[in-house]
Amino acid sequence: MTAQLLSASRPRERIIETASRLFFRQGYCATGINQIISESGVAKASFYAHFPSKELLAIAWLEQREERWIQQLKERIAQCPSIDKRVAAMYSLWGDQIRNEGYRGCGFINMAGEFSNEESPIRALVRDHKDRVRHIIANDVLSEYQPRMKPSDFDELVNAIYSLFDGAIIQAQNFMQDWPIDSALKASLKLLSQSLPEEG
Amino acid sequence: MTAQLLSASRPRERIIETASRLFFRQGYCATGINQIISESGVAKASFYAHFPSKELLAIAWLEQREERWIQQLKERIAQCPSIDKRVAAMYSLWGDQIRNEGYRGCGFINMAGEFSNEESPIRALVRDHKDRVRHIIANDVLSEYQPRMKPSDFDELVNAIYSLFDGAIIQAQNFMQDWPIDSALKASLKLLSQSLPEEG
DNA sequence: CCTTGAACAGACAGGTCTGTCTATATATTT
DNA sequence: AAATATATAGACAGACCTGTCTGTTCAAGG
Repeated sequence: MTAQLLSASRPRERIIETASRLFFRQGYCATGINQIISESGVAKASFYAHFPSKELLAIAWLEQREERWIQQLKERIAQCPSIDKRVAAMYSLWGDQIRNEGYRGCGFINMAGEFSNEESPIRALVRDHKDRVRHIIANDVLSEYQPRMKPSDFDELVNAIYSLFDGAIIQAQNFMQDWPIDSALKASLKLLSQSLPEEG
Repeated sequence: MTAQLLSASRPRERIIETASRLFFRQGYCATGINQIISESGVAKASFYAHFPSKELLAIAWLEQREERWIQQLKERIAQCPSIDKRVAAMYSLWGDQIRNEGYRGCGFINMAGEFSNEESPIRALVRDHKDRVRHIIANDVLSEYQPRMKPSDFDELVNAIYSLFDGAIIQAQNFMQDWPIDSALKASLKLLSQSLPEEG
């Protein structure tokens, strides 16, 4: 049983692992506290001892997901010598993830959709995440193009690649297929190839 | 009062108008039947006489939204003589819409996020919608490029522009700003400009 | 041995949800 | 005028939700 496997770790970890799976697969609203505690094999009192509310659990989950995802992304691109390879690595990371996770798309975007109040801490967290990814694209993936381009052109290039990336995630989720990822990668490389005035 | 204004039309229309506003602004789960009937000034029995369930109301709403959106898109692009202008019209339609509707993104994508079951009729509706938009891009917006390009290249171009489009919507929603739309339009035109072997 | 802390089980309160039902009013048609 | 269709108001059932509370078990440390 799942509970058997999970019982090795401590309650707080079991709760987050279960919540991660359920929030991501079913959505936040559709997942109740009762299901979380029953599937993580934890008493209700223990749950509320660790997380004062369902929303704070969601925040803890997103923070953990954020940390792990950013770390994986940085690891993968750090091993790539060229811009093209780093862009490809970014897409392949996402391709691997979406296949493993059953084409459920981006956990942050999905959560943002369920929290319509833009002042909500969840929404702030999602904005921070997306900003951080954008900065990684600009500073770690495309960095060496920055001094060789007009600043506004560089910004547009970053925006374009980032929109392609998010759009591909949405469409892969929608159609439950991989081709949007591949297409977006190809388009990104095409945009890159015509971004420098002197072609090298 | 809103109910005053709405009372001009018949109950079924009042219900759909209200549901459209509430589902879109608050989300499907977060909107209850009781709020819908009270804000549309309709008795509960009347509601269930017109719509057997909440989900069927959502489907009726999405179908109406689909029809109106596709019609608007076709109208706008029909008036444009060149490819570039048609692509720009597509983005400007969305820009107008997102500003009017308060940066709540795409109603279809948002709904798909709340229905995790891929077999759900809602999910099927969203897939159909996205497919239809993709066909319009291929057959009405970029049509005259089709015979002048290698079929696989043409497909990739359509995919790329479509991913840019969806990504821009997501990011405009996330940041509640317009610049992702502008950036995606610029990138789309850039991709177009290098898609023909002989440049005209 | 005994105390303390952390986990357990599960009843409970108070609220919300969807959907059904009864009963009344109004408007149109025959 | 009578009959029929369609609207109204709102109580109600039954399920589910979050979060609180009581009480039990168990293991580690003084």
